[in-house]
Amino acid sequence: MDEKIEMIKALGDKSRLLILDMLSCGELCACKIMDGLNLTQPTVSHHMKILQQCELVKGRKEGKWMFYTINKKKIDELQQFLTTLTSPKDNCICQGINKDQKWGDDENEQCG
Amino acid sequence: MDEKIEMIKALGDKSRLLILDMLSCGELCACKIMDGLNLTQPTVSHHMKILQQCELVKGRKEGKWMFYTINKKKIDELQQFLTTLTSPKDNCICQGINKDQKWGDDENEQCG
DNA sequence: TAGAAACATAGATGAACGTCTATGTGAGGT
DNA sequence: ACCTCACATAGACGTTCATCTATGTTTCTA
Repeated sequence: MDEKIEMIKALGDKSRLLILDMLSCGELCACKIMDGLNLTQPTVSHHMKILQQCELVKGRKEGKWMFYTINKKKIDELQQFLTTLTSPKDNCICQGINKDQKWGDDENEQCG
Repeated sequence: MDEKIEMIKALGDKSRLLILDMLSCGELCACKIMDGLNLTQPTVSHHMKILQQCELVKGRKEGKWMFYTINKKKIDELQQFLTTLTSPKDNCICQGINKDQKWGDDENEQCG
């Protein structure tokens, strides 16, 4: 789950979302991203590091250039995670909570 | 797009993800969330406000209690957004970039 | 081999964030 | 009417974060 949170946090920034949008049509060089987003080179480098650490983006070095592509597999993994998280399931936290509730035969008022 | 970023940021916190997990099986009262996550009451109130502002969660007041449910529609919207963002499309930023590239007939070296 | 180009790293700075304690608000019960 | 309970709001505090300037590293080329 911590791995997924890292991915979500990486997505929670406008610059990085725009970077993914740029990469959606295919591989791009870091300098193109820099020009396209009007950010300084260290800032782009910083964002690419974050996107690579959570594996949302893969990097490839070619000479003095760095080329980046979206790791679609990780996007799919995140989508699956969100779907599962927000759908009824056996091993979620609320099971323990509902289990401890006393229904009907309790004289004290309760929210549940 | 800013609306989507707000949703993603709301999801980028462990406590709030756990709250969504708790709500995945159905409606819950704020006090149950508090007990389940071992957070103080103001902290839970803070998180629920954030989750409601981006409409990921809907709140319903009943007497002195607040009941919360997941807004599945917004989850689906976010999934759709992520899919579109990371897929090739006509109106993405990279179009402008690729358009300006000079292919082959340029004597200067270039990354593209 | 010296210089330039592309990228990474270090450090600084201001803003945003998660959590807490203290206090306010509104509804129910005695 | 008063008290209690559930929740909201205010303000404080330490941490994390996005961005910048300055500098280091690597690769290509003249």
